[in-house]
Amino acid sequence: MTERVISLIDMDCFYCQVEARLNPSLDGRPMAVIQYNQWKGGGIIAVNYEARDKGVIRSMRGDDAKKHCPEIILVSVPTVREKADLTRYRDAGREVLAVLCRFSNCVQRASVDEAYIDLTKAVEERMKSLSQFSPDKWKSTFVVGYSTNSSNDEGERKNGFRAWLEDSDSLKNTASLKLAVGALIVEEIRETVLSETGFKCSAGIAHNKILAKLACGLHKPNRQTILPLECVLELYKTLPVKKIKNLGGKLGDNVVEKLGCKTMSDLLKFTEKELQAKYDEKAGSWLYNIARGLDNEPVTARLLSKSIGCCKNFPGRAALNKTKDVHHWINKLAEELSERLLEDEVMNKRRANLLTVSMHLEINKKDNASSKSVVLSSYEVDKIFIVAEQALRKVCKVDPSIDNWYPPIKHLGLSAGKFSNSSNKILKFFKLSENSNLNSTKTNCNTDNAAPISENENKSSFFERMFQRDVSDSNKKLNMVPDFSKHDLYVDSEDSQSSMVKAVNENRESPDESQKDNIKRKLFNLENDDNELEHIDGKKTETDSKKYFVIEQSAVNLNEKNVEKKNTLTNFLNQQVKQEEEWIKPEELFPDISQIDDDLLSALPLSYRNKVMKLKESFDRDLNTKEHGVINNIAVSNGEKLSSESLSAGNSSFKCEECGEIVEDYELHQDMHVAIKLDKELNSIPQVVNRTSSSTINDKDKKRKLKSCGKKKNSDNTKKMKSIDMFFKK
DNA sequence: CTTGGGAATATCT
DNA sequence: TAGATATTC
Ligand SMILES: Nc1ccn([C@H]2C[C@H](O)[C@@H](COP(=O)(O)OP(=O)(O)OP(=O)(O)O)O2)c(=O)n1
Ligand SMILES: [Mg+2]
Repeated sequence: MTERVISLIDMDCFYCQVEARLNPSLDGRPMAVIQYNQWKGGGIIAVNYEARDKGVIRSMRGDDAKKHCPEIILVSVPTVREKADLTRYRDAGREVLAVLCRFSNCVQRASVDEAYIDLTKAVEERMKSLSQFSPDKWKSTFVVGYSTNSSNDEGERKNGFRAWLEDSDSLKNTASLKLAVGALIVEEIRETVLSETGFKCSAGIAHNKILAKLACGLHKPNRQTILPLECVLELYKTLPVKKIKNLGGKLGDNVVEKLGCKTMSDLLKFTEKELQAKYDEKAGSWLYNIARGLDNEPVTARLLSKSIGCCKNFPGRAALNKTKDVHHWINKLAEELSERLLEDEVMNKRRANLLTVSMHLEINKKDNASSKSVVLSSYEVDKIFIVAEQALRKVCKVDPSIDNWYPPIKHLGLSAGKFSNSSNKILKFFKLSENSNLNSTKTNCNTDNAAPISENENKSSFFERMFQRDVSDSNKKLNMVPDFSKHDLYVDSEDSQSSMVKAVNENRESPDESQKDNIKRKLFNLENDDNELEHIDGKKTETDSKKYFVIEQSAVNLNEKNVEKKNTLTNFLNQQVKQEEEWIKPEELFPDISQIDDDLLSALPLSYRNKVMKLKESFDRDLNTKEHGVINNIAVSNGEKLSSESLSAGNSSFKCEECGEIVEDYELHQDMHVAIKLDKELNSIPQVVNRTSSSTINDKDKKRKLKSCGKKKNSDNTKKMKSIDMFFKK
């Protein structure tokens, strides 16, 4: 019939696995991941199964974990900008997602380590070719009701599975057979995830999301579980209500206490109307159906998060009560957010338009949560800082002239959301222009990296990872994820934007429409066979070999070329020279030579710019040409390798000479500097400064600018310059 | 609340 | 709709 086949895949003790992959000596030993090890040994956020056996649980302090398990190894989450930084785990999660995408066009990221997959179609396909159902093909599949829950005994598993398969077969239970085929595919998926990422996971296979999620947890770790509809009621007889997703909180408590339901089967005695009367219409119906194993929630194809944010707590005495400290932390959060947003834009071709500042204030000893949203018109740290600070002030109503901040801040958060299609010129460096409209460009799951697992991979930047997929793979993805962008990534007509955001978008798309249109049909493919980028006093000397060409491309067959031409920023700067004849003529690129888009121009290589300039001079105009454009400002210094002693998991880390930050992924970090520069030059919105508020902010603004100047100075002193590529090439 | 932190999603009003 | 609340990982 129309039974879906849904799987939920959940990585086992995920952060622990990520750390163990980084440092294999941790393998097989009791281990937990903590953050902030100063206070009571840090807070545990992930525990591997060896340590779980000893009674260590999440939310324990490191010190307590040692009591349960003296041999436990506590690995710290990296601290960047004085706060925990989860980038490492988000990146690892994306690796997994990229593998999942190969098996279905309907993959929904549910968390950093979980995803739903709708396998209905894949199962139908497989049914056609599958000749025989030999139970041996299912290597790690349990069936609810055919083995003891929460035991991973292999003998039991095997017998149970075979019995169920025979039952289903002889009864011609097509719904169950579909689950069996789904489980076979999931076996393959999990095997692929393991071989390509090194991570183990568990999975649930059922006809809907709630049951798949429930099943997934029944035989962790490293096993998968089928939950056929026929077995639900039996399972529910002993299943505590709160085990069901969404019933783990207050609603679940209420169902238990007010309805007296200890187990899920206790819910069966209520009519739908009774439940609706007790709760609201929606929740009532939901409960009624869930109690019967029914759930219509679709798997929504979405690989990207809808918001990107960071936050930090300031508990107890650490509450921020000095303006200086408040500013310090807004700045740290703004820095992290800016970096992540920039990477997100390059990888995902979207821009966040709304910034939500959240805070918990201590008022009369009580925790008071609130939030304020403002337009996010630039990804620059300073801009984020200013609007965030303003938003915070509106809630706190604190006298700007006083050093003390009141009420004390116990929690600060910055989150960016309301994404829309990026019109960022940065993107023009990475892809053929627009034809890649909503329907084509956005469809690929370009948040993912499908690069094979290898030593190289850990060192490759997101630019590299992003573009390393081969053509066929990418096309497959394009086809497989048809509505990805329209429905889930971008705010279209359907999910209309707030007036606040709309206003800004109108503002954003201002000038040079004619030229933009023109550019849309061109590809800028920068090429350069020279590894040395020399950097003198903020200026660049250009070697002869730096060349550049532009291909004219019809709007139709772009997909393939698009993928082929995509490249890393590094390679972008280091590729082979192309014939100068291939360059697009300046007069073609700038049909109206009197109206040259400076942003675009500054992004072009010097030799090409010179051509344009000559053309323009011939138009007899005195030009105020930019002395050095974006490309020329790209300075790459080699990082200084640090001893990994003091750092978690024994990873190689590097000190960036440009900003002094200690980073794990040096290339990525350098790419970020490049991207920041690109962003600054290409992506700032011409905007009228809000006069009323700018005066009060001015003071801090200056300070902040001074600060970033200091960083720049640092980079100017850099003597040795090397290409990113050279640094890591073996 | 009192040091269970950081992050993301969905729903309600 | 923005802001708060609930839930989850
Ligand atoms: N309160 C929580 C719960 C989880 N996580 C992080 C750490 C986990 O590694 C990851 C995935 O969460 P899971 O609930 O899936 O837990 P694990 O993957 O660690 O273990 P399991 O094997 O039970 O899935 O999310 C977290 O930071 N804080
Ligand atoms: Mg997990």
